[in-house]
Amino acid sequence: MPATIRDVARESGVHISTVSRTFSAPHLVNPETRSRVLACAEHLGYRPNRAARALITGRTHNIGLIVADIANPFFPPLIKAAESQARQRDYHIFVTDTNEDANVEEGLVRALAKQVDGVLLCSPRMSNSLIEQLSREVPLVVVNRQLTGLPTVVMDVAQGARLAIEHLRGLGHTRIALVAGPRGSWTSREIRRSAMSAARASEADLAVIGPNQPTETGGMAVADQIVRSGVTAVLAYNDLMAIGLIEGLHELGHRCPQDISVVGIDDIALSRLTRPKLTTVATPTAAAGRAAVDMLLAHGDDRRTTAQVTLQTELVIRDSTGPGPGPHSHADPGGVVAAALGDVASYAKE
Amino acid sequence: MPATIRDVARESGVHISTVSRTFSAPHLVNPETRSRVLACAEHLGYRPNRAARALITGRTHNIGLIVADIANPFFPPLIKAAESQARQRDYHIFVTDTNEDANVEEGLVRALAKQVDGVLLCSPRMSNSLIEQLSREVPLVVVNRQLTGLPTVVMDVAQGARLAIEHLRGLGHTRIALVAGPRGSWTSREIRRSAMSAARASEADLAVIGPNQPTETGGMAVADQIVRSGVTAVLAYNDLMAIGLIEGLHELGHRCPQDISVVGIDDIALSRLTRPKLTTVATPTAAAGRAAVDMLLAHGDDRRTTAQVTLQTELVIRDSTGPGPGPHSHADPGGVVAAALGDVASYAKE
DNA sequence: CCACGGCCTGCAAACGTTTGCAGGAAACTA
DNA sequence: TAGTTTCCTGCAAACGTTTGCAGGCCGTGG
Repeated sequence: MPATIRDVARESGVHISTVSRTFSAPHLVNPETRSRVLACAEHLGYRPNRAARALITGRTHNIGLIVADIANPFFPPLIKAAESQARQRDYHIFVTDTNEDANVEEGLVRALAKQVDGVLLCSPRMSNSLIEQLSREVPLVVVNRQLTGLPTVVMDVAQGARLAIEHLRGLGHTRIALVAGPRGSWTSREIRRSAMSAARASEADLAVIGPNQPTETGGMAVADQIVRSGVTAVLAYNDLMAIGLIEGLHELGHRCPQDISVVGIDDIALSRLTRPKLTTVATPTAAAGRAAVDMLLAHGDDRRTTAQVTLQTELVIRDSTGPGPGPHSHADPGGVVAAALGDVASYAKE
Repeated sequence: MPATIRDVARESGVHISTVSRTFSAPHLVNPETRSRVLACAEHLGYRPNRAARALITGRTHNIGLIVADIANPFFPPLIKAAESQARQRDYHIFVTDTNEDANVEEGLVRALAKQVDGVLLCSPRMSNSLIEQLSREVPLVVVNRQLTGLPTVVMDVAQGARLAIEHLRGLGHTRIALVAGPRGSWTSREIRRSAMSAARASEADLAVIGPNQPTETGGMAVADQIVRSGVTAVLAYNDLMAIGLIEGLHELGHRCPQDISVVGIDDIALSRLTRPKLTTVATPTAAAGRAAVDMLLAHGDDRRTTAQVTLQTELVIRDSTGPGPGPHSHADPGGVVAAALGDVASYAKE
């Protein structure tokens, strides 16, 4: 029913190969012929059949985009940016969601592999070795994980975490908790590493709690651990957890920032609209989406291009952080903190 | 490089057509042969080339899903449900985003038309006639708009709005505002129609404000209009706007629900986590996503199937609504309300 | 006037499947 | 045993493009 290249050829009195070239290699055809062909094509409503084209060229002009959880507001800006970048280059994007599950992730990459020209793997939860193995089946660009031998784009969360800790330390907080993210998250490990070294450098105690689900509920769920640990400030894996945590603390009768300071990471749109407005580490998610598409499309067919992009982050100070306790307000026992720190060990063993 | 049907045929000593049938019509091949073929296929890592299959069958096994704004938390549950439903039937989904722009929407449908088997159009902003025209180019299922002659799935927001108004009226509110959604939204019109008739029936005043952007910012932006209008309760087009509005009211010194009650629509995850927890009309978004996929896939090739599905909604009462003013607290002038009501007229003309 | 390029166009072979048709073997019916 | 059905498999023609190759035409230089 839809017009084919043959219809256009017949109508414009040329061979199909000329019609083909009019679209895929315009400089090879006489301008006069070309415009005639274009007119006929327009008139017949002809659009090249992508399946046929894919069959012979081997390129589908589709890109897979796999995210951990499309409902996490961190991702939509990244997705939108990737989509528009791809569309400009006449590519389309398949977005899919793994429900934070490493197994689902693997299955999706495999399923997508044969019908896309490459996959953008965002915030993967699977192991490095599995990622490397999959990268031999389909071109991969990894976002939010550093990985040698593969093209990656990461946010400099280490710097962000350091700035956050220093900010809290500067406000007088010496007992700080880090609410970790999900198991398998490179970003979470990176934040932990950097926050711990920053805490050590500035002589603050850092209790790590986790791993946790990176959602509001996950943040809410650790509220009582936070309270029991006796910390006066918290750095959360992401804004969603920070918001959930503030909510949970509120229900336990602890106010933010008066009783406890909270810093998030990501700077999602919502963080400007909560009460209190969230102090957070802004990550350039849209830029990451664009960069990932560019990198995937850049190395045409020559694999083995392995650029590594790191995007800067920035501390945005709003209302969820305030001054720490006075010098003589010794809150509570090291015992509980030690218990909380026990979680660090169990986390390190993951 | 990747294994083709021919490699499998050679390795298993049968003709390619037998291999083909092993996958696309298993009942036509001897179980013994079949298992041998499957073993070879597995061994070679063979996966049918979808482009080649699409070329001959005319079906891509892809579905387009167009939403107004992927960053609106209303959509992710719908998207997830649609994706998993589609995946079960060996279909994949292209998700795209129109930025609430009717023109972008049209372009996307056209671009998608040739490379998917059908399009799910969620919360369209374009005109009915344009939708009908596009439905002749590609099978369409419309979500969140009633439209005769096309398969549609809608939520019964009319009932939801009525319940919300009655709830507010039951709490003693007589001056109520409706914060409308974006121009072109069927849902918004439906809510307005139903809310107005419910208000009339229960002898309450209803001021309609809008159209507005359906985001937190959009809700925040109408806070001062709400205050000036002197209403004591508000029904918002969606939860996002309700949350933004509560925030905006708070900044103006009006507390919810003590000074003003607010009801949202959608019951997004976030509405359980704000302060106060949001009273809202729950819409079955996941069910809508599943239903839409089913309807698209149901009418195999016979167009002209035009089932219309309506899903029930439900009022969820939480903490953002409270008792209205006492009988002798006559707040303010009808003049301002009239001004606000003036907006109704301008909106009706849209 | 001939030889030689440079443009442009046509020809035909791919690409990896699906599927109607036909044929052969085995299993059933009469 | 012959005829008929059932089950399975092979054959080959599509599907709508792209692209290397070859040839025709025209203009230029010798």
